[in-house]
Amino acid sequence: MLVQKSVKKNVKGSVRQANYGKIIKAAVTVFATKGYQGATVQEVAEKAGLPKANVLYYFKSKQGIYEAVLSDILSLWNSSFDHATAQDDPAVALSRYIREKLEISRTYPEASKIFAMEMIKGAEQLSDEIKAGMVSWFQSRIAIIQQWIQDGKMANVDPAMLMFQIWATTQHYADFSAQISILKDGKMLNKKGFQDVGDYLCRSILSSCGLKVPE
Amino acid sequence: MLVQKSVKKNVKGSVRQANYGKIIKAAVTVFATKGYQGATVQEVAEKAGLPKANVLYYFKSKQGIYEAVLSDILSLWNSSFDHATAQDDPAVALSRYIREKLEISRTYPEASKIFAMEMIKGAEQLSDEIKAGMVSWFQSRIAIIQQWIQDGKMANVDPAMLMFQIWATTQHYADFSAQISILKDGKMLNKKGFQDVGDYLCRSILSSCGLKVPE
DNA sequence: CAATATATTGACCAAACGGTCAAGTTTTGC
DNA sequence: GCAAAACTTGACCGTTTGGTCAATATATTG
Repeated sequence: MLVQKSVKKNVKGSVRQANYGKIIKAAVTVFATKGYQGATVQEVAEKAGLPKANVLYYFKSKQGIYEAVLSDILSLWNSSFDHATAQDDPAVALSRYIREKLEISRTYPEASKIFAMEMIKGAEQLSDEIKAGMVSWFQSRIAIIQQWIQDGKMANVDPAMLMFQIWATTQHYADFSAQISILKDGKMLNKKGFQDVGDYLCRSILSSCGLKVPE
Repeated sequence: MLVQKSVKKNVKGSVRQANYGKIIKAAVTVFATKGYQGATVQEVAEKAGLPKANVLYYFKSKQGIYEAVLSDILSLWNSSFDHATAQDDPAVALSRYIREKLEISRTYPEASKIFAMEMIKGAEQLSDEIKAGMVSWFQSRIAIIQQWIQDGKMANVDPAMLMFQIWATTQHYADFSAQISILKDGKMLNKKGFQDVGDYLCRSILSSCGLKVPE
């Protein structure tokens, strides 16, 4: 995941940062494959190469680890669509967003899975701040799409449904990779496979917005 | 869920059937909100109004309850699309399938959630028979869509991607209902809301197949 | 170098969990 | 009406888990 990439030695707090990173990385894998309740601190510790008591020295509780993982994940959700404006070309902005979301599904499928499970279970562990942030992000994006429609730049589609459609179709390739693998003869989708999916989704979604996929 | 709807009294095995039904119904709710590992036999028992030992008399183990729930859920997946043929009109068959899948998301969101979690975790608890059944169903449906394309009845889209698109977009409204509720001011989608989603998805998906939504 | 903060770790504990069992009660089949 | 089968249930048990703690080691700093 993100966390800290290369941690220099002998820098103030470097031990802490290095262990934080190791623990979060291990925790992401464990939570994604076992779920919150199925994950054990012991397994996170083993994957991180630390004794369990040491993990709980950095994160006071399993809940604490999970919250750190969630906030780490949310930083992945950032995209170029965050800064789209009513002046932009919707075809460019939307197709780029679709491809970015799909790329995250390909590169960080575990993050997508943890987020999906959190939503399926009712998002009870998601803090109110995070929820509020999601709402304001969503409303501002909706407003821009609505402006595009008013300006005659795209067809009159429900902006919320359009967003849900993009999320559903792109995240599906991370969350349901096991199903896709079963149906595709046990083979996981490779980079070219994702490229084809991106082409398909851009063509499909943009065309239903009355847009053409840009070069 | 399905199980047994009204169980007549004093019918051979009626006690067993009634309790089976109570337990499965309770288990579906618990598994959907807690996941497999988060669910406890105790909680299933309480929701079913039975002592824990009695639940384990009918289902030998927690695993046994879960398998029964999974197979109960899979019967919901049946749809009119199972019997579609190359002679059918793709516009009719596909739009009907989309609406049926969406109706299941609306009516049995818990079933969709359990299935989604099973896939996210890697489908390790899904039996090989069930997987084989999924594969053969999928391949036969792919073949029909391919025939439609060859017959010039619809545009040349990747049939597998089309299926994934339909599943992703329709199941999203069950699995991510918590997120949708957060973003929609805390309100759950009502029946009319689902109707609108169905209209939107049919128009979008069919149009990218070069089809028009039938009346 | 001394003293103070930070980090490491094995041992331990209470709670919760899945599952068993034996002792009863009720229902069924003849 | 009675024996056998099916059902019910409280009590119990071994295991696992999240979390604590005290003892020790290692860094940091003035």
